Amino acid sequence: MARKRAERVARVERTAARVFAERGYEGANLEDIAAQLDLRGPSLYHYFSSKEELFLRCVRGSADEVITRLEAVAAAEADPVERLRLLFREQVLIEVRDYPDFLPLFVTIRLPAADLRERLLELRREHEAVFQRAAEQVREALGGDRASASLSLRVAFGALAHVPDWYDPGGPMGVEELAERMAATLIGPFLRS
Amino acid sequence: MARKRAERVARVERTAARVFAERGYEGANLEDIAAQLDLRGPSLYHYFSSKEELFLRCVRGSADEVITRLEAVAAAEADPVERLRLLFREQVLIEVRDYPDFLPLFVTIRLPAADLRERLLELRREHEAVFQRAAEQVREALGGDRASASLSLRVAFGALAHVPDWYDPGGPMGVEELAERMAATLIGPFLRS
Amino acid sequence: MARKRAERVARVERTAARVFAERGYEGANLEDIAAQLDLRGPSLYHYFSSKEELFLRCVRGSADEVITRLEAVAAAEADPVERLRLLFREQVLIEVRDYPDFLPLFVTIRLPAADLRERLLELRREHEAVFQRAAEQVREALGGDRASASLSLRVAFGALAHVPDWYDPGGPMGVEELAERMAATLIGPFLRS
Amino acid sequence: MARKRAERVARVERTAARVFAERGYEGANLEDIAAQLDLRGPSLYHYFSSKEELFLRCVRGSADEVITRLEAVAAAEADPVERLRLLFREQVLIEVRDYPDFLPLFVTIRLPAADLRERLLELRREHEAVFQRAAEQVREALGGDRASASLSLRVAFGALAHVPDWYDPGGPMGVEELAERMAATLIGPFLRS
DNA sequence: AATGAATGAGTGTTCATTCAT
DNA sequence: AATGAATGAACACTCATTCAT
Repeated sequence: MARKRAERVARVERTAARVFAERGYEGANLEDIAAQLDLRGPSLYHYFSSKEELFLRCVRGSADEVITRLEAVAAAEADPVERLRLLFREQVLIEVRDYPDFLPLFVTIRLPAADLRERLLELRREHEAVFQRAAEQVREALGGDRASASLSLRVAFGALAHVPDWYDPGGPMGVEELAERMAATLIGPFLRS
Repeated sequence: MARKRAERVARVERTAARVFAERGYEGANLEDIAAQLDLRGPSLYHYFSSKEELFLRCVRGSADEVITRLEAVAAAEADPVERLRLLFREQVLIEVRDYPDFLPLFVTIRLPAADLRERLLELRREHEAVFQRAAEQVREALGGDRASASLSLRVAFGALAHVPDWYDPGGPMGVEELAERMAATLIGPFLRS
Repeated sequence: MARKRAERVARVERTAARVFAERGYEGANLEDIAAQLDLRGPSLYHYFSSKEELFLRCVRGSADEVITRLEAVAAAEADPVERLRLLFREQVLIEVRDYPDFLPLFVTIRLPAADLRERLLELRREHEAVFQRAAEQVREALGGDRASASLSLRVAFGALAHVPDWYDPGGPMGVEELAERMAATLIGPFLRS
Repeated sequence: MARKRAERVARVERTAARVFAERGYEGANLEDIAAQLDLRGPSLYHYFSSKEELFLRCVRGSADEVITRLEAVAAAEADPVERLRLLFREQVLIEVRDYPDFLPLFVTIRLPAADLRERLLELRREHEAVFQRAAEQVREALGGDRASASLSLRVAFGALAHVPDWYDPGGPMGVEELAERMAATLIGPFLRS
């Protein structure tokens, strides 16, 4: 029964995450989210105490899964450059293949309340920290100044954040190839700086 | 008097653009925009017939100025690589120094109505086209396959779109230095591909 | 100059009457009325102090012309039955040929304010009184009870009020024929009762 | 519970129909309709998705009941003239005794939207068709040209539409007597033509 | 656990009207 | 005389949230 409830909560979160990702925070209304679960709006209050809480749980849930995955990659045995490259690669796969809601929910979304924005920012920092640690290790290995490495990483974040805006999964380039090419491109600036 | 009116319209547009950029389309309410102009909500209807029209004019106005500036750069006498590099540089200056509303209004913003999205997309395509033509000339000069050039440009667009998210104008790096470094980094993939 | 002003006032009244007749009192907005006069909304306040006053003048002006015409018919030398018949005939011509605004403005229209309704009712009673006097003379001539005569007249008023709802000026029946046939039909009940 | 809801919907419809009939479509505001039901304005949206839909349901509901009643009369065993006479009689009873909202809602009302007007016109045609079929049978029985019969029917419709404007239920003439006298008067033109 | 009912707060929009120019 | 500017009042409609069942 506690089991059942947990499953239901998870189902609500997944559905809500998708709707938030599609329509944004303000554009997502509880009645529509509930409808996708064969429920009516007010029923969501059995699982979450407010729209804000529902959103935060969605976002935290996705973040946990994604960050766990990235940390597994970051912990792999490999030289620093290869590890960072693999992180970029993994992030592309996450975005376009495995967690299509991740980006809209974390980066693109606009939030009306300051506390929501703050909480989301924390999660985003946690996500970015995985990359930052890997980038730091590259810098230690190859040398180069911090400012350049930081800028290279910002370029990578920005580029990664817009992949779903232009990548066409039905097009000639497969997801894996996309991931490899993006990773190769994004690792570039770290090598030259 | 036509002069005066035009000035007032322009003032409304500028203010509205700022509010739209700060709070998004749905988050921006007419009463607040009007308040920043020392007006009450309905008074805006002297200048625009609807919120949608107000938004479109804001966006079109900014787009026109920005694209004109970029096209001036694109038309300069220089070798193709240098021209593309200067475009990247100019875009950074536009974003962080001259038109801080440009990005939130054009890229980040989420729109509830399909026709608004379509109109915005057209403007975005027009903006991107300036870069695409310059990138194509680089490719003709240096060789390389189209897919690589396209991906390099997408990386650049993404990176450029996120500059205001992380750049701190009060920090140690000046705006011009930022622009130079971003341009140098973003031109990189075009040279190696 | 007083002359000129009177002409302008009359022109405003005619235009406003048409718009009121077409769209009803609430549906008619001052900006649109003014636009048909190549003016802007607030300019109407040079001629009338409020929408209510504008409406009342429209309605009074039409009423005066129409009632004058009907009284001319009612004063003609003829036997009572023929006079009433000619009144019915005249009313049809007024409605469908000469004052197409008359009915919507006087009978169909719905008014939001009680005092407006009261004023309009007075004018309507004045209009009906012309017919009532003629009907009373018919009753004196032919005999019959008051209630029957009254009901016959009410039938006639109702029938007359709906002629523009169904009569097609482009159809096979001409306006004069329509007027004759309506008059013949409406006089009927007075003869039999 | 479905039962309860249906009852509530019906109560909303009845109340709304009354308010629409009293004040017209534009003059009726949702807050007032709701107040008569001890509700606040937005609560009406539990039962209807828009003011337009609310109005259409009011009108369709009344039309269904009224037309059903008239068709029962039209189907009675009787000679054609008597049947038409009984239809006129029934219509009077409907208007002044049983469905006082019918006429203002169907005939008098002015609608701001073209689609609303069209829908209402369809219902009005359906209502008129009952009379038209009966009138046609009279014509087949007695002879006479179509144009005359049509005009006689139009006179009847007009007369019937205005009965509530003048009939005083507190006066000396009872409702049934009114109905008989109106019916007798309106059938007249069909006999002489 | 689920929901039908209800609502307060808010939002875009309309419009008659006022006023300074 | 005409009007551009401005506004208060009103109104349809949305939505997160509460509560009794």
